[in-house]
Amino acid sequence: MKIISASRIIQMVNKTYPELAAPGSIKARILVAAKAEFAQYGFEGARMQRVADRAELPKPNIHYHFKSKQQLYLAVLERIIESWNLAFDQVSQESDPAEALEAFIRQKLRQAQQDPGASRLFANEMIQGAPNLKHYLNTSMRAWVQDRALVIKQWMLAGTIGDVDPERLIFLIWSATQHYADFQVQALSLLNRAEFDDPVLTETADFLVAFILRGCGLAPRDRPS
Amino acid sequence: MKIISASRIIQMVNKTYPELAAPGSIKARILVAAKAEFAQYGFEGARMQRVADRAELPKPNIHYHFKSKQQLYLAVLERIIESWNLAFDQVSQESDPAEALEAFIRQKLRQAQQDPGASRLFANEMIQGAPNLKHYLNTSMRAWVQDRALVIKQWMLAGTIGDVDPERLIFLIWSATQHYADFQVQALSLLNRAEFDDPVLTETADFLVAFILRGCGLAPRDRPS
DNA sequence: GGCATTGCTGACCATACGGTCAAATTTTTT
DNA sequence: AAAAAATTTGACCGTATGGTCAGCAATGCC
Repeated sequence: MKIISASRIIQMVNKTYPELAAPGSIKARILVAAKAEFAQYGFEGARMQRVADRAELPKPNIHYHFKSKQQLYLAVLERIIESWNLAFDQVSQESDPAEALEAFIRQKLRQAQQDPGASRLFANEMIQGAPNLKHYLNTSMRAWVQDRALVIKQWMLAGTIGDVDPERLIFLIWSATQHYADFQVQALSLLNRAEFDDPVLTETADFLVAFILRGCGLAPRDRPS
Repeated sequence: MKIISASRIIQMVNKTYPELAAPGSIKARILVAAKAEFAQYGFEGARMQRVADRAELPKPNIHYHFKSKQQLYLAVLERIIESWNLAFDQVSQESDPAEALEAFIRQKLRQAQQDPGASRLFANEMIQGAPNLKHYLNTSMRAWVQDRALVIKQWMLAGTIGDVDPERLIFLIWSATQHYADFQVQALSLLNRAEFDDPVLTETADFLVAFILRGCGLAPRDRPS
């Protein structure tokens, strides 16, 4: 039986599925560092040298894996978009509205807690006028929103949810949850909390779920202890 | 009777009340240009040359009125903070909750429409971790929030409003309204609208007012036509 | 008018920026 | 083990950046 080293396997996998790049790999380290840098400073404010410092690598090493600042930015952005609205993807007419909305809200809020950088980077891109995502907004994202909006309209017709503008409901859930990533310093300071830990997450999620379901004309469900 | 030229009067006023700087004055033009630039690119991404271009002035002229990028940024930030939460300032225990919340929501949304740059600049500052507003967050802004939260709690005790976390309600109103400034491209694209005009404003405000009042356990009021 | 103060600007400076490259090193393949 | 390929990096390049300054122009004041 042929013996294959672990590093060899990793390399084969990375070559076949470059997007899976192992967490410890140089490329993955660069992407993590770049996400943090772009999230904090935006594209123009980000410095390649700081990306290198964050990744603890010499600067030319970054340029070996990503040929320009722009390409590095796009690589980071792409990965964020992929994991954006996962929990609301499989919702259909048959889903229970309260359950589906609650799952969506809690997932978005958990994302805000676990990867605030992703949300902040996306916010920066939107604030700038979405120079790199205009096409995405007008195609796949619009289609996604229209699909979900249609489901919500069907719920409304079936009477399982109150009368609300579906698109604006989605916007409200996005903004109310992403707020805890983008404006984390503000929220923590004003709530007099030191960090966005699980208790804060739970209290916030419970509030948002109850508030938004009520806003949709849905009685809050009994929650299993 | 002594004749005084208009420019002389303007100058006298500007000298006595520099903070009023007439809209046409150089200083005011710089501040408008800087707000747009900082709003779009953040502090680090902003370029003094682009501020100068936006203001249609030579770059050293900017440095004559504001000695550094940092000081220009702080001047812009200061003016934004002052006009931030005006419509919710005079709310008291005696105010009608529905009326007060509605006025607050509509005012924040109108601000988002008329001066999206202010909201975007503030968002950038928060995303960066509020390096220039940490103290403000921990003092006057916290006091402001606690005051309003107290009023909301009194409403709850009086039974004129449902049971909601007051601080998080304020956050939700902030995020839901500012979303239409910060994420304007996204919202317009997904709503298939060309610009954030008055119809969009009204539809959005009506949605938000109805939704949030319902979330607070308040029946929507009859609206005068 | 005449002098002083304020406002403005072209030319310039030191530094930091994104990006390159040749040489060195490590890893893979034969 | 040797050749080939991929990866890493110190030194460097042209340009753009925030900021300065000497001199000029406009205005204020007597």
